[in-house]
Amino acid sequence: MPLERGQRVDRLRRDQLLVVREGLVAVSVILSDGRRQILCLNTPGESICPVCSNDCWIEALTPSLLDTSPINPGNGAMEDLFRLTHNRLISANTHLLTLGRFDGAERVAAFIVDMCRRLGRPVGKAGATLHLPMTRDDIADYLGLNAETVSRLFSRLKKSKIALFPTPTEIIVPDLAALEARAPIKPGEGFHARKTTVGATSG
Amino acid sequence: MPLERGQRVDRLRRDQLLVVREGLVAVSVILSDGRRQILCLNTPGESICPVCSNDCWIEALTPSLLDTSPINPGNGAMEDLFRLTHNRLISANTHLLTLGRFDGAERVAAFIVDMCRRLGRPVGKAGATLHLPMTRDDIADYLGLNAETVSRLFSRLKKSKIALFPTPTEIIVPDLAALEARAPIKPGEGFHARKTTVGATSG
DNA sequence: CGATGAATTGATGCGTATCAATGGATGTGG
DNA sequence: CCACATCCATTGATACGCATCAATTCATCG
Repeated sequence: MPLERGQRVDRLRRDQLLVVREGLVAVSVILSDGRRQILCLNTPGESICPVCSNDCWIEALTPSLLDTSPINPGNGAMEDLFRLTHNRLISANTHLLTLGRFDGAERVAAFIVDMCRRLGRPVGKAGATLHLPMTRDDIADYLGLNAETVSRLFSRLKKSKIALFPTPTEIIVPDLAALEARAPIKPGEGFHARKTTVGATSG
Repeated sequence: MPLERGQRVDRLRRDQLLVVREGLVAVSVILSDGRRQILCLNTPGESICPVCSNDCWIEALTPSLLDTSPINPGNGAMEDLFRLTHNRLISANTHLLTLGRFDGAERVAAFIVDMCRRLGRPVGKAGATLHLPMTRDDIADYLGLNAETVSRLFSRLKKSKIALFPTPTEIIVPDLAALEARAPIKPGEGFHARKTTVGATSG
């Protein structure tokens, strides 16, 4: 199924998955007053999670190609579905943290790092090039900002030479670690609870 | 497993679920600088989604009681896990929209409506009473705000008589529909795509 | 009844949205 | 092949919402 930029699909069938073969496909929610939130971005090879019953849109951000993949009951299909949904839940939770607690600069840093990992090509020892076929508006709707703010934050990265923007859709990050340092880090180990920490492994 | 307020659990075992029997249990992420985002709230009867590997905390917001429930392979267990994770993903997506595109007033309105549905008791024809055993800080960390802002927004609801707050943990909503009107609505049908809408059912 | 932690309220500053103008890239028709 | 239209990105001026800091009041419990 070929889609042109901006084309939307609704009413995903329950007995099939959509797999992105080419392009960039967003799952988004749109409010009656026009506000849009992009919930997740799907790059080639990824399957679109089957949550989009009534209130989500599937939208091609660039010319894209979708395949349908039937879900055959039995034969480990439920396990595959669980794994897919589970991965999407982890991504959604990361995104949730970003929208709830990161400021604008942190959001764009985390976003570019993420996209470099998924779509980038390595450059030099520690850098990456990224062809990002989305408008500033699309990025803003993914990050809970607006297009002008995204543009300003990109300009700031450019001025500090953390990232280069030869064209609006081309991003070069000479040193990924330097960009990563602009995004907050999770605590990892060693963080202490308000009271006591109990390992459920011993419960 | 009993937990007191503020007590945290990490390292959920992969072969068991945690079920909330009593209390209110949050799944949250905490950054190294102290910022916290509550990802989801679990009320009695709900199972805690098995996403919390290394970087999430399970935390009792009030004195709580957790049960463990083993996951027996086979026998439709995967289908149950899928359903659980799927429901959590839908909730996460709703939350994502809230954090990305709702302003403060809309967030607290949506939050109180949601909690009334899950924990409230009907009052009168269209109202509800809610005992909400969370601090303003906890609410703020769920809604991506801070405690003072939550307090101010509650005060505004009080002044406009949309909600009453006899004690800090008691909320009375005389007319749920009036409160619901303060939260944005999803478009439902009739919304038009930028280009064409294609029903995947016919693909 | 006093102590402690939470909630409320106020004053102020910062970050992002909004409105507006300009510039650049791409595509179309004369 | 150039002129023009269109769309997107950028940049600036300004407004508003929320965070921060601080002081006071309130609730709860020993």
